[in-house]
Amino acid sequence: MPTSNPTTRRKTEQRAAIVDALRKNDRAMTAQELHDLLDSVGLATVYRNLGRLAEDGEIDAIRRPNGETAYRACTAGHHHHLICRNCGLVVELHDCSLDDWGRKIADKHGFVGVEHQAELLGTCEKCANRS
Amino acid sequence: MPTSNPTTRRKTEQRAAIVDALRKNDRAMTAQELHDLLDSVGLATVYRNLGRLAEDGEIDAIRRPNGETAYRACTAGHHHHLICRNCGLVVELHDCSLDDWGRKIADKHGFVGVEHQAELLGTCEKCANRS
DNA sequence: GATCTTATTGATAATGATTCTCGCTTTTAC
DNA sequence: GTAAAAGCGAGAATCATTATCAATAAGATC
Repeated sequence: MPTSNPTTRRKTEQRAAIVDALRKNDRAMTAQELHDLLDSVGLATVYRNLGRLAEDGEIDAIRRPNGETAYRACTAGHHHHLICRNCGLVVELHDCSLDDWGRKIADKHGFVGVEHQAELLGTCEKCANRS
Repeated sequence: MPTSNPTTRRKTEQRAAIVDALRKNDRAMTAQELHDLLDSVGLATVYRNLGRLAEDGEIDAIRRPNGETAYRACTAGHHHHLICRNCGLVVELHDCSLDDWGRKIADKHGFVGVEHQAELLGTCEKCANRS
């Protein structure tokens, strides 16, 4: 029997709690933040589940400039993020016009299998008014 | 606290060696790689100088998916990178048409001071042929 | 429901990249 | 030349993340 089972995934309270916490939030959260919030869930478990959820495409990983990785429960499909650099609010951008740009440039330089990665960083309305 | 340091920058052999090594390379290099290459320069010094050079805009920092930061001596001005995910070759892209896209979206969502960050990741011609 | 297999958990150690510390060495100004 | 301060280097310290491993619990089977 093919032991190469596509890695079965069991349902656990911990993972449910993590996904739930992410769903309730408009911001992206780090493993530490989630662990602080759900102190019944071990830190290693938070990291493990975030990694798997991201791998399964159920959540998105967002790299912050300082190096830490935050995660967010996004809707499916290709999209980019508009992130408030002050409060961390994330807006999903589903109208992506970068594929053309990427493909054209890839062809010009002989690259294949090109994918693009892009993010917009700014200050949201609320934060701009507050200062 | 902001990391900006308006102090004077002195000329040193070590920094010159670092810049020189970067100039001679088409790829982006990590602090470790530079330290291995220039074993007369201490690791901390490599990090210090890379940080400052990037801050001063003399080199570009490129974040790899695995979390490490690589640096490259780029030409001046706003540009993006087309990176070979196999050999690390970097092509500078100076024709950026993303400003419009960013501004439009920022306006729509009430964001101000928006800047974009984008990279193309693919396989270069040489690497594609080799496999 | 009892039992077995094994994914999952969690406390902690380990890792890897980067930054800090601090005494010593150069640059640069005078 | 001299002296103040930027810069250096070796190693300690930090920070986010990953690995270890015994104990636990999910899902299948009887």
